[in-house]
Amino acid sequence: MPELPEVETIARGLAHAVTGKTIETVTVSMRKIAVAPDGVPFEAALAGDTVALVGRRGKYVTIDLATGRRLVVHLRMTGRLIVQGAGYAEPYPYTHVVLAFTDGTRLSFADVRQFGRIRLLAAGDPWDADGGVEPLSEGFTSEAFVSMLDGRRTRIKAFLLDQSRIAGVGNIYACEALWEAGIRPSRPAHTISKPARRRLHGAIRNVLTRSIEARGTSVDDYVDAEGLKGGFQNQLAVYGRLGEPCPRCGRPIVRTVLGQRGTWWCRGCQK
DNA sequence: CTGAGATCCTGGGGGC
DNA sequence: TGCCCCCAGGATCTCA
Repeated sequence: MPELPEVETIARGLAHAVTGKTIETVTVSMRKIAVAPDGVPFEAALAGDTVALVGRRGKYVTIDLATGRRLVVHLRMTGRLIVQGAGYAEPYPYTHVVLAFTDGTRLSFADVRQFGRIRLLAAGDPWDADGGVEPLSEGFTSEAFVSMLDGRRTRIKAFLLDQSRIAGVGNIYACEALWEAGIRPSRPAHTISKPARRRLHGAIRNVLTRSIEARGTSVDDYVDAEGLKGGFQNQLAVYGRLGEPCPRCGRPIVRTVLGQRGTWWCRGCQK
């Protein structure tokens, strides 16, 4: 499932591939995937517009257009954004939306499970107003994170997954950061000591940064904008590693369910 | 505030 | 081998 490092990798690839290009035609083969403001026809509205800037906000890819409008893409679990050059004739499997540029480049949104969305927003739409802090931004300081946990009785892993608190952390990196910090995923957030909170803050930033360097984690469906897998799955300590030895203490990794999500962790060194 | 359950989907894994 | 059943999972909403 694409989380911050995967979305960052995709956005960087897209920025390289389509910035400055002009949309010629748009094809939508599954209506619910492409969302536009009431009364705005998605395909016709985009034709003729130009990609000004590609970026990322949380788990969203953002595509700013020259007219001031913006496309925001959420890939959910199995969504993909794939760039194909003018030479490609074959449509990518499970493609639901295609932006065809005037130079022949195509940007396809594909999604087996159809949970992802590509939304067209009017200029100035405050679409991310309730989004949480970017964990790799200057604003996400150790002290800010320490105080975020004050009084929060929710379990720390559920807190990390709350996109309105911290934007971009999903199941993989929540599990990995908690392991790196040595914190049990079910700990109520407010019971975690200040030093442990600081360790967790560092672990979140560390695991996200290392994964971006590896171009993301491909444990299931994730590929980047060129269709290539990432490399961070080879560095995972606990995620998906049921029964394998903990890299730190050797105890077998366990899987429990927390907040209706699979959770991998080590009973030996996560307290 | 907090958590549980339902919803959306389909490939694929488990069980027989 | 083949088939059926059921589950995973991010965001969002409802309900307790």
